[in-house]
Amino acid sequence: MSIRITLPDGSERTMPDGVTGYDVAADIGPRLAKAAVAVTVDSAMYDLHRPIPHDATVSIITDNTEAGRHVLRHSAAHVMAQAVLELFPGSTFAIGPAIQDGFYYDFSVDAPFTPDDLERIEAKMADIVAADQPFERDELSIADALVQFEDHPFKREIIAGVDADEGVEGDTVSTYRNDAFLDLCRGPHVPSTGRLKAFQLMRSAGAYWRGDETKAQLQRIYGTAWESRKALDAYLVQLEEAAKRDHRKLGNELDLYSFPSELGSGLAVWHPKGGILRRTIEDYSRRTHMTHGYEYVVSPHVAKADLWETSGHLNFYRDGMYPVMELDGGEGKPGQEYFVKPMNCPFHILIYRARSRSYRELPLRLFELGTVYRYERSGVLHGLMRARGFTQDDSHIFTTETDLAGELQRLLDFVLMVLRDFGFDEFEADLSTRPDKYVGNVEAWKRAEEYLAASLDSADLSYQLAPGEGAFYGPKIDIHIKDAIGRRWQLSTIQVDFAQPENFGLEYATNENTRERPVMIHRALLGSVERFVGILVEHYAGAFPMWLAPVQTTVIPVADRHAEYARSVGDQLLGVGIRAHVDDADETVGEKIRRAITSKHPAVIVVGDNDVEHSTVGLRLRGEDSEQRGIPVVEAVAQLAEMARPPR
RNA sequence: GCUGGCGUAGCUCAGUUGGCCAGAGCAGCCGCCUUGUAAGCGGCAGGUCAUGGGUUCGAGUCCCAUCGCCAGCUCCA
Repeated sequence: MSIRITLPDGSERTMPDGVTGYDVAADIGPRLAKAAVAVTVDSAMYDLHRPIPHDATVSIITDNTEAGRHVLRHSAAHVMAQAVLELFPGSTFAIGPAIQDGFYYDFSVDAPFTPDDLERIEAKMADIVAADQPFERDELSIADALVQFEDHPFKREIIAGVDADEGVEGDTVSTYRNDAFLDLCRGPHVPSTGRLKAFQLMRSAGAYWRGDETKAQLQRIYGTAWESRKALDAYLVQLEEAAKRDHRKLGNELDLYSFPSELGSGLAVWHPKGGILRRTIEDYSRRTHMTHGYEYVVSPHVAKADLWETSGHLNFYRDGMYPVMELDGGEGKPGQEYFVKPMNCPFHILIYRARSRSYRELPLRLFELGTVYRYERSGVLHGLMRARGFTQDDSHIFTTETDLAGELQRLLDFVLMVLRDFGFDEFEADLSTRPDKYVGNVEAWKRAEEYLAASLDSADLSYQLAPGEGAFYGPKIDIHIKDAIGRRWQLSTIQVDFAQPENFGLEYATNENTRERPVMIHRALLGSVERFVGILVEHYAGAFPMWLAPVQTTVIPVADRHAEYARSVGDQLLGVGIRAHVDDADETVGEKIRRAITSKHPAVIVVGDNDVEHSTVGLRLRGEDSEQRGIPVVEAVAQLAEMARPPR
């Protein structure tokens, strides 16, 4: 008997019965066989040494692909669990998958792991890898499996919860054994532990069983594993690179902002250089909104409880709000309750409702740089990226339902234009649809979802559907960008809202003088100005494009006698709107240049005797190895002014 | 909020098992030098060791609480 193997390139081979993925790989070539870690048989993943049961399309998974690393990492997770169970008698284990760049395993142990424990575990893992223990697959009935794992309640819960995603096929489950260690697992795994060439444990942290904070708290250990020491080292270097870009670190080094603990967590103050950066972004935002059909409005930071009652925030969002302030109360008299705003929408709605509205005014686009405060749980705070006080480039668009599709279209074009202006050009979107708990009618939801999808299609933006992830009041689009080192950040959000116009009884007069209810769109493009600055800092590693750079040009006199000329050059730069700084400190030229470069200033001008004599400057631009000398001042000023011009 | 880790001059860090251990570099200030493209030289000043309690003859070091930071979990109308 023989079976027919089809390879990904379409070629076919006839192989003897009982052939394995490894045999196929070896038949193709020894190098492939060496790099192979698993195989796909039709759509299923198989271990390398598991016989292929029937004619199939087979492709070899090698260790230097994402799928291959996934297998390596999953196997590494097993080895880690094996080490932990050996080192910590009485401990038990829960779930241990491969994840992006690594793996983790959750354990229930007497005491949380210490850094020393991680070292011991890593050493034990190295022993297991050195022993090159084969992974052996087996299938058990559910009843047998429950007995096998009788000491491991989490595993029993998984088995009892029979789920095809967790190693369960019909009424049997698969297990993998290496040496004395047995784990419930769908596989596949590498043939033996010796294949794990490069791994490292990263950290431990608490995690809840099944991700549910009401359930048992487990101890999770994160690790990473790669196909080679070289690949692991490259990954560790990349982590260091990301750490160097950390906006909290750079914000401090570049003197942009700080988080004084006296303020309380999640609250920042902006230093002059950060202030001008922010200001530049905000000016850009206001300017582009004004030229794209928006009207600028302003609203206060607090409002009476009634407003938040009507908007539904007190019902749905109270936990995210700063607690109530009671004013004018006392002596038995109840006071007036106020809340700090967590969102701007109710204010914009009141502006809409300040007088009767006609269809002729719609779409009405109200825009505000609105500062909101949210009582984020302390554990989620993260520099500017997740703060308790932040400013949204927020707008609420009131439109007829007829115009909704066109408005969404126009909006998406606007979003992409803005993000491109800041130097982002890779986008991904999520389309979140109706959740179980929702307001409004299903038909309207459906239409809104279709309009959102259509706008994404026509903007040629690829998107992922997130079923049921919409807000209770309407579906939404979230737009993510990829930064310079490939990380994905969610920035813009566009949300359709059927609920608030209802809550506030909004209306407009139609051309037949009947009353209709407008639809609202909530949208923020940069999201929060704070977070956006954080993302820009990390994207550019602090070396901002010239139009955003807090200091755009540093002017350095060679000696004291050139200071006056340097100041006149500086004044000419200031005169054309360039943020120039004359560094006439009592230091050597080399030192002052170094200072300007490490502060990431885009341009450095040095002036000495020759320049004073000929009205020229020496110009060094960021990113260029050497300077140009003897440039006429007027030329340099014109060139820098051009470079510093905002995108629009 | 939960679990773990952490908190020593503006910044980056040293400070053995509690006992002449409160230190260094950079930044700052004051001098000298007058500089042509990534760190000139010398000096000075700067910390209630996050805060508040406690243990001890003695606490930066041990314990407790609070505040803040980090990682992860959870959350992210």
